[in-house]
Order: sequence, then C-alpha cells, then structure tokens
Amino acid sequence: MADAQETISDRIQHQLDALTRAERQLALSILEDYPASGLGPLTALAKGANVSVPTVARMVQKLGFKGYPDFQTQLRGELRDSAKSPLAKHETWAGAAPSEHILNRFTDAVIDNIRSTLAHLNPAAFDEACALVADQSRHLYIVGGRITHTLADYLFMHMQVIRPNLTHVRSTSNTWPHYLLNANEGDVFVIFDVRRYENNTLKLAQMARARGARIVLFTDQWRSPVHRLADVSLTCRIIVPSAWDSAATTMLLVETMISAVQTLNWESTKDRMQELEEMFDSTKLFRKFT
Amino acid sequence: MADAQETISDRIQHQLDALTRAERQLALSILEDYPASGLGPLTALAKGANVSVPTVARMVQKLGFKGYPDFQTQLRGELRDSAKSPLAKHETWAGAAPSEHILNRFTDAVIDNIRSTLAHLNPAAFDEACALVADQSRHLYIVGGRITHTLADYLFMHMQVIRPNLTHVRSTSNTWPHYLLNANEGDVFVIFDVRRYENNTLKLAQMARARGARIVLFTDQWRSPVHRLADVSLTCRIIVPSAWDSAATTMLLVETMISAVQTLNWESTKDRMQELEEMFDSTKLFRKFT
DNA sequence: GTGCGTCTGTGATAAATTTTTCACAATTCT
DNA sequence: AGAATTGTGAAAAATTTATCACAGACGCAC
Repeated sequence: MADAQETISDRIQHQLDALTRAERQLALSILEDYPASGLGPLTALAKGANVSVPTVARMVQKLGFKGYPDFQTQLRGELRDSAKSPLAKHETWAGAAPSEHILNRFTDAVIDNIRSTLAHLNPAAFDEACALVADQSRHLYIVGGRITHTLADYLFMHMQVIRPNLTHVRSTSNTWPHYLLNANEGDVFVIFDVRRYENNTLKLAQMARARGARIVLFTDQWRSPVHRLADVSLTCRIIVPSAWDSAATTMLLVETMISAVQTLNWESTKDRMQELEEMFDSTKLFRKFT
Repeated sequence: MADAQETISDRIQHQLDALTRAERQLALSILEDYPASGLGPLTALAKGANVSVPTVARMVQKLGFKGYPDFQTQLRGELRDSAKSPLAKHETWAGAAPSEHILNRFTDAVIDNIRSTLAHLNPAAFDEACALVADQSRHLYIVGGRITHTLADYLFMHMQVIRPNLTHVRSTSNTWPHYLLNANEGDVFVIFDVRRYENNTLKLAQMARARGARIVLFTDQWRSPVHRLADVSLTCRIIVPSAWDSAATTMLLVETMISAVQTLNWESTKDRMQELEEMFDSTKLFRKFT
C-alpha cells in the first residue's frame, strides 16, 4: 500500500540493468504489452517470454511481491487508476484545500461520473434524441419528477426560447392526465427519472407510449423502468460522496442537448432570441453592466 | 477470433435489457471499472458486484464464453489491442464520437470551467458559506432569478430535508417584498445571480442587507453587482460553446454545499431523512426495484 | 581448455486457489 | 399462488502456483 506512486512498470525499468538474461527477457516481455501479459496465468507469461516457470516465480518475489497473485492484484490496481484518468489524476481541484476536503472529493467524483457517462454513451442515440427534440412538427412534452423537476424545468425554459409547441409536465402533479388528452401520435416526451423511480412517471410513460408518442429518457445507471418504453435512453452516472445523488452530469447532458438542438433549429431560433432580447431591454428587467 | 469488432463491453451493453436484476448488477459492476474488475478472480468479481458466485458463472456462459478463464482471455486480448492502437481514444470523452462532436466539445468546456472555478475558489470562504447555511438558528432564504431559479429550487429542495426554517423566494415574483418583512438580523440569504443580472435580485439583496442579513452569493466570473453586498461570493465559470451559459459547474458547487451542510447537520438530518423514507414507503410513491 | 560459480531449465510434486456444478431454500416478480 | 430468479453451502474438478533437486549452460578468469 505504501507505493501508490511507483508503478510496476517503473519498478521494472529501474531495475532492468541489474537483471540477468532470463529475467531481462521476462521483464521486456512484461513491458511489451503492458499490462495485459502480466494479467494472464503465470504459465502463459513464462511461455510468452520463453523462460521457465520458476524464473517467473523467482523474479516476482525479487520484485518484492508475496507471489504472482499479489503481483497481479497490483497490476489490476494500476489498470483501474489509469482507466480513470487518461490525464493527471492526482491533482487537487481546489489547490488551496487538502485533497480530503469535500470540494476535492466531490469534484473528483463528478469528473469520474462525467467520464464514465460519456464513455458509455452512444453518440448516435444522443443525436437521435436531439433530432426528436428539435422537430417542431412534434409537440414536445417535458416531464420531471420530485427531484428531477429542476432539470426538466431547466430544459423546458431553454426549449421555450428555441421552439414553440411544448408543454412542461410534473409527474408529481395530479393534473398530468389532462395533458395526455392532447398528446398525438408522433409527439415527443422527454422524461427524467432517476432513483427512486416514481410510479407516476412510469404510468405517464406507459400512457404516452400507448398514444403512439416517442420517448426520450434521462435516467441513471440503474435505469428507470421507463427505459423499456423509451426510444432513446440517456444514462448518467450519478454517484457522489453524499447522501444524495448528483445531478451535475445529467445537467451536462441536458445543456449539451440544448446546444445541439439550438444548432439544429438555428434559423428559426435566432429570431426568437432576438425578440426576447428586445423585450428584456424594453422592460429593463436586466442590467447590462455591473 | 471472428469478432475483433465487438468488445465484451459492447456485448454486455447490448444485452443489458435482456438481463435480470442480479445479472445487470454484475454487468454494471464489470463496466464500472472496465476491464480491470473482470481480470481478477471470479470470486472477487462476485463479491464486488454483491452477487453470488454461481450468478457470475452462469452469466459468463450466457455471454457465450466457455468459462470464466475464456472470458478473461478475451478481455486481455481487448486490453492488448487498445494499448496497441496509438490513441485517439484518450483525447475524447465520448470515444465513439469524433472530437468535433458537440458531446466532446461541450464536455471539454465544462471540465475547463470546473477546473478554473475550483482553482480560483477560496475553500475557507466556501466553508464559511456552508457554516452559515447549516446554522439552523438563522432563517434561510434561497433566492433565484429567471434562469437560476432551477438551481435555487434544487438547493431548496434538499435543504428542506436537511433543516427546518427556510424559505424559497423567486426574485422575479412580485411577492418577494412580503418575505422580507419577516427577515431578521442574522438571517441568511443564498442568492443566485448570473448574467444577465437581474434588477429585482439586486434590490432584494440591498433590502436584505439593510435588515442586517448575511448574504451568500452564487454568481459567474463577471460577478453580479450583488457581490459587493455579499459576505461570501462563490464564483463559477460558465462558458460553453453554446448560445447559453452553463449551469453545470454551479450545480456542482451547489451539490457540494448540500453534501457539506448535510455533514455539518448530520445528527439532526438523519432522523428527518429516516422519516422521509418511511413516508415514501408508506405512500408507495416510489418503486424499489426495476 | 579448464575450472568455478552463477544462472536457468526440466520435470515432478505438493499446495493453494479458483472454477464449476449441484440441489435446495429464499426471495422477488407477476 | 405460481414462476422465475437468486443465494447458500458444499463438494468435486480443474487449474494455477510455488517449490524442489538436479543437470546443463553460460560467462569469466586463469
């Protein structure tokens, strides 16, 4: 546990000169395609390096490991770390605070979430979702639950500027069935549902589906049951060191979607934004400068 | 040999729908830190996924492998290949999309925002803000504007669980002066204000100040004029390749604050959360599993 | 070339671990 | 209530690891 710093690769390279012929052969073979070769059975590694089994066993211990399994465990640990951070991991975000400060721990977690979410996201699915949301010929319903209504709200607010023909629905409200009366085939529902998944939301999705609507779902890695009804599911990782889940990554996706949809609809949007600006100016609701 | 194309990760993701609860749990665990976790002993993988050993054995065969060792061999093969292929992957967030894709461009920008925000943030100020917000002897007012009311809402919602004695104010509403009548010296206002800064918000801040209240401000890098009245200003970078600004970084700070405040108030919060859970259970508003 | 010490491979074996499989009970979903 | 899924505990099978003794190979000095 002491040496979180020095990788096995480092350690081997450092000792390379002090090694004997067979050991060097083995060492080079390990480094050859690192770390894959070291993660297989000892026998395979020996054969791959053209050395004998005892040579491998001897050298692993020489490197300071209790045995081959111990060596592998460490290798896997490195692999984990390196997968997490293509770039420098052990930087602290808020330099002025220690790395155990909640600011750094939380940010670490969120960055991890972002990385993992994007890595698993299917861009084609995302594009398809954007196209659906951008399509002004379809009425757009945006649905949020108890926690997620803020995200729904955020999306709704921006979409209001970008396109007409949309409705904000709160699944926790008991008025939502009314909205569904107006839903037609081909309309689009953007639904937010993260754990704890809400029964209302599921029912709403089922009814929307029954009316022939398309469904775009924002959910978490455990996936809301709505995903079985959805045309596109966008899955976010939401784990943070807190009693709550994080909405930051979902927010990122929502904003990205806003940006993408805006680009798709740019011709019609720019006029709408222009008008909006003018209205703000005339009402003096906002200050232009500090 | 045939399938140099389809990785195990792909294969798992593809089948994710067809899997049962425990299998999905396992699948997510494998993907969680891929491929490291799959390269260890079967027993460890099972334990890590909170799943029984036979479940792992069964699923590996379901995925089309002769056995766990076979599965591992393929994983190592992938690892070899990915190490060989120069890069291109580690540069982009959504590996499956080109780096010019909006997903990658937007994420780049947000990560930059986070980095920059945290680098400039004063942890002591942040801690002070959290202490103010956590102090139950002060009434807590949370104020959002036209765009930022979603963030304010998010904070309010969580604070409602964590502590009593708080109020949500929308500066765009014309009812906010009423709230101020009740504000006492020492009360705390958490105010969100990003460009375009809102006159209403500024006026509200001035009146709050005049009544001797403390002010915690979330703002952007150009800083709302409210910052001159604030005891603590938390400044976020919000630039993204979009016609809009990004709330993702602000969301990150808000969530971190929620976590920190919750920790400060843990003793009293845990009972409140417990009660909340019970209420949810009894109302059956939520589903426990998919 | 000889001798010496070190290094390495062989083949075998024992020990340890891991994988696979079973039947049955418990749980959860429908 | 019934069907499907999952966990338990155990045992057997298979594989992998660790060691050993010894013989051959090699480098090197004389």
